[in-house]
Amino acid sequence: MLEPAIKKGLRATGRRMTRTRQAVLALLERTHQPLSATEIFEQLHQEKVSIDLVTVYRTLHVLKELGLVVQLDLHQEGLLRYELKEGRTHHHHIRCQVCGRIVDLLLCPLKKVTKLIERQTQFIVDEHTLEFTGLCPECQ
Amino acid sequence: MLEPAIKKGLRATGRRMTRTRQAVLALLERTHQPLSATEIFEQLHQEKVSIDLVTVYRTLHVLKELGLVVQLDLHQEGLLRYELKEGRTHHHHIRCQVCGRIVDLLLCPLKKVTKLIERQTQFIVDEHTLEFTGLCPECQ
DNA sequence: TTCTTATTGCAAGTCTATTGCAAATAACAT
DNA sequence: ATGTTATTTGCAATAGACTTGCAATAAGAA
Ligand SMILES: [Mn+2]
Ligand SMILES: [Mn+2]
Ligand SMILES: [Zn+2]
Ligand SMILES: [Zn+2]
Repeated sequence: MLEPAIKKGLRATGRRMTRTRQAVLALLERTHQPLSATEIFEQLHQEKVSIDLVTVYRTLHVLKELGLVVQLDLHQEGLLRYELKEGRTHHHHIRCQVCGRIVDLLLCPLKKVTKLIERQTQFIVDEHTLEFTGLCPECQ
Repeated sequence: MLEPAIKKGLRATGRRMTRTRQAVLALLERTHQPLSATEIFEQLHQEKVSIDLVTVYRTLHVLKELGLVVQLDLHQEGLLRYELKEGRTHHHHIRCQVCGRIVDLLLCPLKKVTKLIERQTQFIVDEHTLEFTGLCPECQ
């Protein structure tokens, strides 16, 4: 239950905890896959929660601003996914090309590479994205 | 001038070398940045080359099928970019958040990591994407 | 030049995501 | 409780990347 902490974050920025925001958060909390706006919309609908797709988008936008979710832009999907930060640290993902399952990779091998790139390019590196696609054990 | 080789590839699949395909290829050849369909369309228009945006999309699709271009799906851009394979080997990119400049990173640090992931997840890894964003020397 | 077939341009459509605005509702003061 | 105000919501419209259907055009072979 991370609701109290979130409520605080909302209030601190003049925002309100609403039933729709609660519904989105609760779904993200109980789902162990990064979800897209459409998936959230459809899942909540199945659960008879009345919410508009636009509201899902706006809720995710707010949660991102508050730093409560991470936005994932997985390779070649053409949509954005979101997962709760809650507990998890920076990590990356692998997605099955057949069934679409997304699995956390609990590693980031890019610390040293980032330093190297900064030296070589003179860029100041801010973010990176790293994702893998392939075949999951069941789809091989 | 890679035109002869490309013409061969086109012919081998029952396709034709047309003035629009030549124009797109020539632009990709002389531009040292990955280009989006819209950018190609606008640049060619400025050069008084008559071409429809749809044709640009279709041309890029063909070039990708023939393995002549790489399609890049850079983080948070919401569009696809293309660069000629010609000469270049597998590599990654860094993009400046301010001016949008994209620079080649002539490295790929992921061979060992891929093996590790395959062992840990039981996936068969097929592809990966890796990109960096930051501030280029001029925009710092 | 003629013929066949791939290619093109135009219009329309798809899909994800965003924006304007009036109605609904949460938070707060009375 | 009741009213006041500001935020949030739903609906409709819109934006932007990309795709598809189809008739007109043009490439390449004969
Ligand atoms: Mn994750
Ligand atoms: Mn490149
Ligand atoms: Zn990382
Ligand atoms: Zn690589």
